[in-house]
Amino acid sequence: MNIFNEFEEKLYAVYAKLSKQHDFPSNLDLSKCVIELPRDETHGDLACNAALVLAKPLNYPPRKLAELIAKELEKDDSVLATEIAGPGFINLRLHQSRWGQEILTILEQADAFGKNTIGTGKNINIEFVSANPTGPLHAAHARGAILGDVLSNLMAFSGYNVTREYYINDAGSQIITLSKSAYLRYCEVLGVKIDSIPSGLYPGDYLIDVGEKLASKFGDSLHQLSEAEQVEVIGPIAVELMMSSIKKDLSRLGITMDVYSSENTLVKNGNVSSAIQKLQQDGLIYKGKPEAPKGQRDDQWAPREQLLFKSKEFGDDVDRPLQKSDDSWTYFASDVAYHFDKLERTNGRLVDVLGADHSGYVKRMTAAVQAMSGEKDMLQIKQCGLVTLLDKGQPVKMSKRAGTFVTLSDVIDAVGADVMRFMMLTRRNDQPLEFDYAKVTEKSRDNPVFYVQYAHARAKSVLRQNKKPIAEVNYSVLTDIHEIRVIKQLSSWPKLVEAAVHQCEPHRIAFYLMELAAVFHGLWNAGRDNLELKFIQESDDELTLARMQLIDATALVIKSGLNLLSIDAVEEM
RNA sequence: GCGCCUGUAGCUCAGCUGGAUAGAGCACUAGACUUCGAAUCUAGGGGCCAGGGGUUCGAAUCCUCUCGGGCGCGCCA
Repeated sequence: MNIFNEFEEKLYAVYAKLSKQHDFPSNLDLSKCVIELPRDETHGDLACNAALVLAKPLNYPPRKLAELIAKELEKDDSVLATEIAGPGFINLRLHQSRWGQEILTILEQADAFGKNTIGTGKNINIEFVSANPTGPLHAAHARGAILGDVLSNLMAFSGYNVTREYYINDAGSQIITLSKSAYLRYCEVLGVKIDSIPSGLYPGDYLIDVGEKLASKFGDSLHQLSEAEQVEVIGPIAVELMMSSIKKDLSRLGITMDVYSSENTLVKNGNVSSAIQKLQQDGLIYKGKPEAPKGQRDDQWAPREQLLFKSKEFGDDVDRPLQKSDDSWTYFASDVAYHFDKLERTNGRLVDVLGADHSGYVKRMTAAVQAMSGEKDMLQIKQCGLVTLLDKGQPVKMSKRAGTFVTLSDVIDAVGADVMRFMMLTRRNDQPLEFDYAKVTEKSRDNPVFYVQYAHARAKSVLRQNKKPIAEVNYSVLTDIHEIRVIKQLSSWPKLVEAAVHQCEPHRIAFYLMELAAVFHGLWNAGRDNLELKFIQESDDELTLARMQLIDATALVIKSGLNLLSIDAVEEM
């Protein structure tokens, strides 16, 4: 129970009482009535919009309604005064001692402070990264990886039973390309001179390792195999080596997946045909000719009869093909099967974290999941915007075709995993993000990671300085505006977590921590201008102790937030 | 051409699922270190929230149109 829930419940009680007196309907939806911190401090401690929300359904003038509610709320012990403002806001002023009590709540709940029960008893599957196993992770992959991981942390913090999942696209033509490219490197290792990598193959140096492994395992025996046989032998080995490099990079970022799913396995086990069969039974599949895509030349378009899924019935723009001309499944078909598999395993909601370049894929996939689950919001897709890598403001050249690209591993070497994790959340997920790895290692206000960690280290430092004995704490001595600001920010933590979970927006945690650090630094420096605000007051044990608890609570919440981001809360720096 | 995202201070971005006079950082100006950590803080200027119309007690937020950016668009994954 935090102060906002507490007053919301008080509000519900007030409404129940008023509904009897004035014959208001007792089952009215009060969920839009909220208790919040007013934006302007001069408006009081808490603000309530209930009168504005309820005026219309009750057909009652908002200000009069506000008066009725305010009069009841005023009877509460912790309420000092109420006032009606603007069109009908109810502003509450609390007794000065009320905010201090929040510290006790925070310290008692400790690590559990901020948790909620939104997901209790529910399962959720979060799929992220799922980079093709044809090369190492590059810097831009970090964003989806971190978004997915922190989202998973958030969900778990809210009670969900979370599965972190990675989908390995180890089927289809790219694996053929991969093994051909690896074979070329293998030949190179065995002494065949390669001038340049033919176009269409992967040119990256990382395949030299694979070539070496193949050479040491097979000697020169691979030459005797047919091309198809080579793919069969090399493909799985190359994929495994790529995946182990990917897993290593993820683990450097602090990310551990619960499940790795293989597309190849899915196809081999017949999951695709069984998923298609299910859709067929539901009458959602037919043979037909797909519409020509708009904006392309008609003469390029050769209409062909193929198996189509009625995604249009579920909000997609056109029906989508499931089979290629050689009768093998399209990527979409195996993805349908994969999501069907996930639905069955999860028995709960699915989340896909995708890159911005997959935006054309959202509608058809949500359509498919809706068709299979019968529920509209079973699949939620979070997309992340592009990442532009900069070095002192200059773009870092990345060219996958030339094989010169900045790997995730390089960037972690340069800035560290903590910085990487925090910076990737300093922008809303669907917006493009610039990542300047010269700048993010600065130790200044410019660098939010250090700013937040510095606040934590400072807090821990002053706690170490304190020599006062622990005793009964009287929180009502905390009355300065700077202290109250910090307490208010701390109290908002559970509310913030709820909003972040509800919107699936981990960046809110990062922004919250920056604000909390700012009000805490503000409080600290207030003690420089006004010596009475220094935390440790030699002649006043009571005040000192209360302040120590405030600092303790601050450190606790910062640590809790950083934990959600999987970032260390350092005690000294 | 169609779909999705997007336009907020000079710059980089928030804006709590519709709330009060739209916020923060950077940059700029002026200040605060014999002091619990100055890796910090305080104060100031700076805005038709791209533009028009609509919905209502109330719009940066929802709807619609216009203009300007990004991404995607049959058998690649």
